[in-house]
Amino acid sequence: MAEQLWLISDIRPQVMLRVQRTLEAMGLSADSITLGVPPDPAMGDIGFPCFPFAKTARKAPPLIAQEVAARIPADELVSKVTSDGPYVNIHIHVAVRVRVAVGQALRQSNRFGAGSVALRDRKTWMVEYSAPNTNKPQHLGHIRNNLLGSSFTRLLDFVGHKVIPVNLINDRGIHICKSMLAYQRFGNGITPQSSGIKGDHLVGEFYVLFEKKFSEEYAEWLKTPAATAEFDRWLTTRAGIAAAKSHAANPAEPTAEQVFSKEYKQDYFNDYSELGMAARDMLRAWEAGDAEVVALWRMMNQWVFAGFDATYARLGVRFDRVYYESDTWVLGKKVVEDALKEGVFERLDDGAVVFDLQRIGKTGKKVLLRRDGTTVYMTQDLGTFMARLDEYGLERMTYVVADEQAYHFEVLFGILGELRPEMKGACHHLSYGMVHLPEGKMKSREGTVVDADDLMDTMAELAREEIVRREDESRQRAEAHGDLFEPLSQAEIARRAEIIGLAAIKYYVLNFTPQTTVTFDPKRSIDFLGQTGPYCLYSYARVQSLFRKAGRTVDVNDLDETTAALLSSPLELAVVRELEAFLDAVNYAGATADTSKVTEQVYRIAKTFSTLYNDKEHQIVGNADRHVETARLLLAKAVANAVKTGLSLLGIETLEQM
RNA sequence: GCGCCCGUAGCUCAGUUGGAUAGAGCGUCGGACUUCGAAUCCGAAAGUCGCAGGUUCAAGUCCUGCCGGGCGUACCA
Repeated sequence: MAEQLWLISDIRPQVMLRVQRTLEAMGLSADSITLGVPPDPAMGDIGFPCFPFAKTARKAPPLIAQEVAARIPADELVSKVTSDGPYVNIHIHVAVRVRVAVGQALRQSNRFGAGSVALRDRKTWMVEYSAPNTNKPQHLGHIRNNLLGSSFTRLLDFVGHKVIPVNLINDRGIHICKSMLAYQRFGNGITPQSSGIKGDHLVGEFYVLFEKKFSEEYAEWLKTPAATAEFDRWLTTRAGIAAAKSHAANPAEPTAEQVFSKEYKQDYFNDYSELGMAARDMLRAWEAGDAEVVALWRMMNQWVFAGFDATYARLGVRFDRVYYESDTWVLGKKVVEDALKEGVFERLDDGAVVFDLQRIGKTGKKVLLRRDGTTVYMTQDLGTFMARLDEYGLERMTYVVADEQAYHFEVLFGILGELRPEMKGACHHLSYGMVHLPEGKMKSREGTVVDADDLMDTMAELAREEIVRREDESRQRAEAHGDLFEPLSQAEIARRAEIIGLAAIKYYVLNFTPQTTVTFDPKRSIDFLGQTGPYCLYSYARVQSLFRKAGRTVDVNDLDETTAALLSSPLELAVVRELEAFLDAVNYAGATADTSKVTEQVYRIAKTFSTLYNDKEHQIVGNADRHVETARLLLAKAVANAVKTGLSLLGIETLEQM
């Protein structure tokens, strides 16, 4: 029996089989139980409570537990079964667990736990993420999106799906025209080459500049009689009355003037602003294909794309296909026309085409074609989805987008379900919380952002300083001992610093549950100590140094019965237990897109092994008993494989030395 | 107003779908380096799980109502 057990995932079903057999013999149904893990390893490896049987058996749960425990026989897998109050606890033969878990980790190496999804359940699965605007460089919020999207992609691929990661770049619209206009007026022909500024940052500067000029213009306008007239009219509206009342009741509330100046800004942009009008003119010219505007757009876009490519490459993010809204924005029209004929959509008297949200249990109507015939974001998403469906034969589609757009996707998926009933439930919004600063939301227009490139620079620099500091220490130690000291090359220092700095960022970001709204405090920054990416890297590197020290490697062929039996101390078995748990963590993460399950389990494996490593009773290299050394090296290798596998799912590279 | 998400240790966060004694990191306090790498390890203090009801043998977890915070509620994206 034990010979046939090869995978960690076989153990639980095997135990369940035995439990079922016994319960059925007692006239009890196993449906109502789920196997869990006892709080203390000494209690057993797998357990379940007997409360649900109390009614049918008409006995107290502890009595039932006793009886069940007594009737499950020991065999090649189960060493003994005990009861602890109302719980039945099953103990698995230690040698079996060691050989299965360590054996699997050694055999599967850096793919430890891969391919868990059954062949028939594997899907063609598209994941859209990143979706940046071309008017500004990326910030920490985009980093979260990019890391979440790419890690989810890796997880899906790892468990067995066919994954197609795609990007959809928002390269058209009024916001793009703002930076173009600012460049046209104030740019003096500056380029990334002439200025040495990364393209996306350069364009972002003009976006901010536009906002600055516009705010100045608006401030001037607010002093004019026209503004006063608008303000007086606004005061008679519901919003105006409410604002006045609110300030009168509580002077700490903003004055009516302040509320007005904030709320009217967009209207001013549309109705009065010279800059606003120029930006809109530019958008119209772009849509009409005006050669000069299109040329400017092309040039600035190329700057931004080059910048994005650099950021993506550094983050380790990639896409199989990049879509551009300038191409896809027209895609929805045909879909709308067809659906109109089928009666899914309706045309209003003024010409607008809408979808009645009552069809999906919501109120109101969603416009899909404006009365002037132009499309909205929703139309484009519909069209793009249909095109993808035809081209790739998608079975699943995931959109990685911040939770502020949850409603949009509820409606989108509702409409898709009406258009393609067979695709109901196939689409999924991987919604995640925004990244805030202690002062609140990050705003590119106001310059209150943690820039992605800056953050990576900062973390790599901190890592570099740490490496140099350690270099000094080990040099001094070597000199004191009269040993030879070989300094690291600058290139090697830079390489390690980059990997460590990025590991810190990635681990930090992916360690949050997606739904959590993250408050990032730049002053406290991202740590290298404790539960962090660098800790996991350190743990991995230290295992590698064990093999260098031992002057040999081990592999799964060394894991014979007698060697496995040498791994039997509580600390060793604790490590084995964490290796077992790695599979559940990865599968759960793949199924729920919760990367924090992976960060957590990688840490637990590294941490548990570190405890063993630091324990004087667990000398590994140079142990008096060579068989013990072999056994522990096997365990260390299994740990390294698990850590490397887990980190790779997070997009984190490992280092052999750090 | 309505909808979605969130209130867990001083701080930042976990808590696998209702199960055994609510966990981790940081911070605080106290220990461990004449090299298997101290970016480490060991130990301690620290929680009325926002509040109040309810369902259940069993609730941080499910239901209801409050309080407090975030985000939505466009012919924007």
